[in-house]
Amino acid sequence: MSDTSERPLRADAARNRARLLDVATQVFTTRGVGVPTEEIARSAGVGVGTLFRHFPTKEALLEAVMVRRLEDIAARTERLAAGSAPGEAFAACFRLVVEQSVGKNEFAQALAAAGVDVHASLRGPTEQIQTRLAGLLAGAQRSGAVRPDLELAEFLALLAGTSRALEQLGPDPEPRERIFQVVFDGLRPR
Amino acid sequence: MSDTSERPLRADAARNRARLLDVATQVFTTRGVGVPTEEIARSAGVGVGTLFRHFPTKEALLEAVMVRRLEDIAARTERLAAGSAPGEAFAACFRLVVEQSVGKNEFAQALAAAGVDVHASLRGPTEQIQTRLAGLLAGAQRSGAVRPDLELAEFLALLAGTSRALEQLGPDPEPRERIFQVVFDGLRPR
Amino acid sequence: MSDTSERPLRADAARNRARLLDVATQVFTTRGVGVPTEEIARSAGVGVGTLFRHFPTKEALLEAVMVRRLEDIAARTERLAAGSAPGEAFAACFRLVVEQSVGKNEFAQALAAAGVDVHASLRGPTEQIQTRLAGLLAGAQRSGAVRPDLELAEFLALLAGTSRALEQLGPDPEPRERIFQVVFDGLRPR
Amino acid sequence: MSDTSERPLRADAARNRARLLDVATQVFTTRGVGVPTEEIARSAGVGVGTLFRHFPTKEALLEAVMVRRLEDIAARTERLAAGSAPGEAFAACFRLVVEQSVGKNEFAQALAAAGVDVHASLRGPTEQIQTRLAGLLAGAQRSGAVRPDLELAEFLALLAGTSRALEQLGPDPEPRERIFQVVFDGLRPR
DNA sequence: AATGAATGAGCATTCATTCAT
DNA sequence: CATGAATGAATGCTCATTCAT
Repeated sequence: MSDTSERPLRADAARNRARLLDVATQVFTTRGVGVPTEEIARSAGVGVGTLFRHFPTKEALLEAVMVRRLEDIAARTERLAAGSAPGEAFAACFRLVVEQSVGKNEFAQALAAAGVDVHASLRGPTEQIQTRLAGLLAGAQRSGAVRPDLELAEFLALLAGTSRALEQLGPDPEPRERIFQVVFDGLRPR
Repeated sequence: MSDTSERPLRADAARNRARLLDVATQVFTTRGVGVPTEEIARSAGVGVGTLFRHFPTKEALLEAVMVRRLEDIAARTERLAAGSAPGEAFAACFRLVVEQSVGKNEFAQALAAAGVDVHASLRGPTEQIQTRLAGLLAGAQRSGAVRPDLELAEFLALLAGTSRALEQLGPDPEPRERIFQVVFDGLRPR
Repeated sequence: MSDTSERPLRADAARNRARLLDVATQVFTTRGVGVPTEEIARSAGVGVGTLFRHFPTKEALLEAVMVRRLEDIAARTERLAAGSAPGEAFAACFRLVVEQSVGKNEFAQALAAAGVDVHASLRGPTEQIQTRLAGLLAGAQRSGAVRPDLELAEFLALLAGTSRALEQLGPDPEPRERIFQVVFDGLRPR
Repeated sequence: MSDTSERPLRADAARNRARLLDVATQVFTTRGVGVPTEEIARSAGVGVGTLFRHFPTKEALLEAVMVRRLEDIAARTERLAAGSAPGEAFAACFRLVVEQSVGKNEFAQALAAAGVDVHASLRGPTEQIQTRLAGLLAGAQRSGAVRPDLELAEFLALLAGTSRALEQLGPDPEPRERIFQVVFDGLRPR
């Protein structure tokens, strides 16, 4: 679903591309988008030239990282949304998106700063996810699990905010869980 | 460690410093911390040399912007905390901190990325604010306005998260208000 | 006449700018436009940053070199054209332009390759020279010194061609002179 | 040292080599020698590897293009020189060489810039042509069609210069013809 | 003190050439 | 033999910081 109709890519080339994406994801997430391309290439065990062959621009690499992430989230939410009661599906997807979104904000900013309709390639997966989330929200509201006055935009803002809150907390699960408690309690109809 | 004993600063120097801080705050908040120092200086109507006389490092400028913001928040929360019932004071300060924190996250990251004990000069105001917030939280919990199991760290994370959520929303007050509703509802004891 | 209404430029800055132009002229003419900016800067005794402060682009440096050359030619042809009989003025300017044009062709190509209306800043001096040359040609034709059927464009092409011919010859004056003889003889009315 | 004893080259290999030469000639002539090898290979419908198998260096490709051109000119001048009066043969070859030399100058420069005895493989055809041209010149001078004081080097320079002049003119034949008129008139004995 | 010119390490990107498939 | 992925030195340009004016 990622490469739209391009020749299959040789085995080693595909491996390099994947390694670059992995390394870039890791590095960008933990150390920010300012990390030099050269270092990413070296960490992936390839030369800069290889990086730029696969991703003609640093921005393109950023985009690819984001796309992969979004596609992953889309696929997972689909699975989650399938077999559960509306309220539980809603909660499960909320958790999933929040956990997967950590560190994602800076990417978006960097991409947006780069210029025009940066979302060109992101629009697809983004809309897919938003559509699914809209469905989940509506279902949860119909079933009485979530306050009916909440709009989609607010729901998305809460996802981003919750993700941000968790970013600040350490890995200790108890405080993280309490954040979820607060948000979920607040989402219930009064 | 930086500003302990300094002579009063000539009138125009003080004016320049203030203008630089104003411009930097504005520019960093709206366009990110990547804006060149030269441009900030020009926007403030001074040469780069002057900027670097006042702030020996770009990082120092960032820090100063943060400090001023934090001190402002500290002063305002003090006023707010003074004459209100615990629950209301808590809510008012929550709103205040959240609104004032918009755009602040990127600063913190940039500072943290710069290296070691970045918080050197930030520690003071930060602790002051945290102390006050800790007091507000305890008061609100004692008065039964806020769930008693919430720790300070979680409270602070919620502040950051709520701020992030608002950043994503436009200036329209209604959605923003709904975010506050959700969070405040979630904060109430069950 | 070169810098349209910019502040006077500090003494040392002006010196650096001049040195950069001198070095660039020399280097581009003798070794081609492919010479790295870094080397030009070093040869001029400044850092790259300084080069790029004065000329925001390598292309801009090329342009500036060309402009200076053209302005020089324009000024000299003006002087030459002033006090001579039409035929002699024509010949003198022909020689001047040809001698000064050596190595200029590659510049023009490089500039043209860089994109759109590269001649932006070159148009002025170029037109000035062409106007003067047009006047000289017309005068020489009226006075019977030059065949009347020659168009301006052909005259200019002959200038370029003669320059190219001389480029190929060594510094020995006799062969160079013979080229001029051939061209001047060919220019006479039959 | 490069092309002395080689086996006949398989049919498709020969075809590839020819296509590469054709494409390179076209591309270098119209867009300059800066065009990437990869693009030339792609335009010829082969991979870069194939290009470098046939021409171990970009410079070698340039050289081969030049050689083919020179050999072509040599063959044609031979035919022209065969059956004509000295004066006409001279003029015909002059025109031929000039027309075929358009765009060739940049090649020569690029090759010269590359370093040492660049002419290694060019020397053969070049000398062949020069010998023929020397013969033509001498014949034309003996027959009284061309001024007797013109040296071979000057003649060659005039060829290059005339070519350059035509390069600057458009495809319109009338101005081009006038350039030839001027040069031919200038070449006549006074 | 203020100014802005100078500095140069650092970065994204290109491209001739090599080599595994 | 052909292919095109990989390589990495080289290049144009930026920007925080210093220092002469």
